[in-house]
Amino acid sequence: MLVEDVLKQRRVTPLTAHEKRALESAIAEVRDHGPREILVRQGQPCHESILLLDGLISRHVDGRDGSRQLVAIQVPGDFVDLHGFPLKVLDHDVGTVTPCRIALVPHARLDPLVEAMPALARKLWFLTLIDAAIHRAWMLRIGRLKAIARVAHLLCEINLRLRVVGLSDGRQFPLPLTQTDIGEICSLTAIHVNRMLRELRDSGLCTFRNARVDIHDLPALARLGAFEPDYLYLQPQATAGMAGA
Amino acid sequence: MLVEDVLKQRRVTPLTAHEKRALESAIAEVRDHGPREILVRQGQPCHESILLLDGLISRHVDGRDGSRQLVAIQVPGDFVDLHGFPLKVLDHDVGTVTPCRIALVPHARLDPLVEAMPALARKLWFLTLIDAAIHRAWMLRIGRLKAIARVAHLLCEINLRLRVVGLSDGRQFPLPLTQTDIGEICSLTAIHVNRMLRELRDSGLCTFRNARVDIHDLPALARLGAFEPDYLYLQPQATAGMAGA
DNA sequence: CGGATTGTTGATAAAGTTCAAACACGGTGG
DNA sequence: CCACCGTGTTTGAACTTTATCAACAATCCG
Repeated sequence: MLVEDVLKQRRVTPLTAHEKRALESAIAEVRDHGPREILVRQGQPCHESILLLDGLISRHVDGRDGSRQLVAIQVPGDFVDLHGFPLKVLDHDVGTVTPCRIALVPHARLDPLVEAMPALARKLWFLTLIDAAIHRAWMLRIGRLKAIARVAHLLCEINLRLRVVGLSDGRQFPLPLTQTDIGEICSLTAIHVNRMLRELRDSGLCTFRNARVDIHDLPALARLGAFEPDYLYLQPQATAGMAGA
Repeated sequence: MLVEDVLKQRRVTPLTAHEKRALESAIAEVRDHGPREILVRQGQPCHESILLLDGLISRHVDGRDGSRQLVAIQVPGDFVDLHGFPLKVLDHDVGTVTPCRIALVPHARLDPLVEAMPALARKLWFLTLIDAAIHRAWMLRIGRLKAIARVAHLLCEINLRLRVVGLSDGRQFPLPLTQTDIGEICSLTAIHVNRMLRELRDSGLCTFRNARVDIHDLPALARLGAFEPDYLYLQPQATAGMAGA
């Protein structure tokens, strides 16, 4: 089932079978895309939202000087630009990082659903607010953490988010990002990211190589990254052993 | 009317008279608070949301090392923690900066409203997403701008947000923040903020003194801060002359 | 008036950036 | 098959920006 992972293990009443069917029936198309394709452009009217089934998608803003800041990274199960449903226009670009499989949900099909099913509407609203909570955590990461801690924090977050949808075993997972990507997330140069990754490796906390992450000491990594997963609004059992406190 | 400023001049159908009455009737209490009081604490269940009528409110996270990052600053007319309605628990603290007058809206009174009035629900959803859009702009500010540009960007944002609710004339406005506050927003030390403010003053762009901002050259300030107000989702006429492009 | 908070300035230090250059690796075409 | 190319990674060195430390001035509040 395509919407199986939506809201999975979050601190909210899960989608009912009926709601899942309704959402699924709102999907107009399932499509595949190559890597580094732009799916939604900043400032363009948007009439459909993307459910990510496979691959990685980034949401980012490009500066005119060539700099880029990622404002979100989406993993399978994420309703990538659901915020475009009420907003109608996005303030950033959406693009694939890796080859992706996506499901398209036209807003015209979502309208009657949220009108008729207030409980579903409430859950979708909740979903978009988790996104905002992650934004806040990213502000903390960029604003308050040192370079090494930023990278550690990011790896902890992705590890946990992937684990929820079964793509990490809690210690190892594929992560097809370049060091430049990580820099654009953490607001660091690729060169400095490289040094931080080496430092993580040398100190035995975690290895990132060949697009794979292998966390050797999760508690230490979480501590270094000051990682407090509350902001993901996961059920308590999903975050067991993940916090850095 | 207490909810007069909610959604004012945003790119969305304005609240109908009926919706305004409904929202207003959901207000349980109007209260005054002193400066630097905590209103909602991170991790505590929250059963009501705050509509800010007068004063400044900050949303922030404190690190255990005494560092603090503001994740939002709220001005009159803002529905400060409406996201607490679906989320039920916040991932950050909410506190007054200045003395404030606030209206309290119990979630129990909001429930029947959003159930019965899907159009209102949609507008409230929209409102929480503007908040998220502002988060993204703050990530850009912290992540991609130099210190001087961060301060310029912040002043442009607050100028515009205050102008929408009639508290700035577009060039001058009261801003009762300390330099430490600005530092906690922009992720700079108070000392560095002081130097940046001096630089803005010396270069004739803008003066911040005695809790007042006086912008002498708005286009130049917006350019310096790379300020692009799209993320506020204001109606076109509200942003005329404000962009830095 | 006196104490506390806020603002200002200078000197020094640390973190991260920038520039430059080499290296690894997978594909592609001769 | 190998040379070549592009992308991504790695390393070193010089340089910038911002933080940190220390001291003092100004302002606000009771």
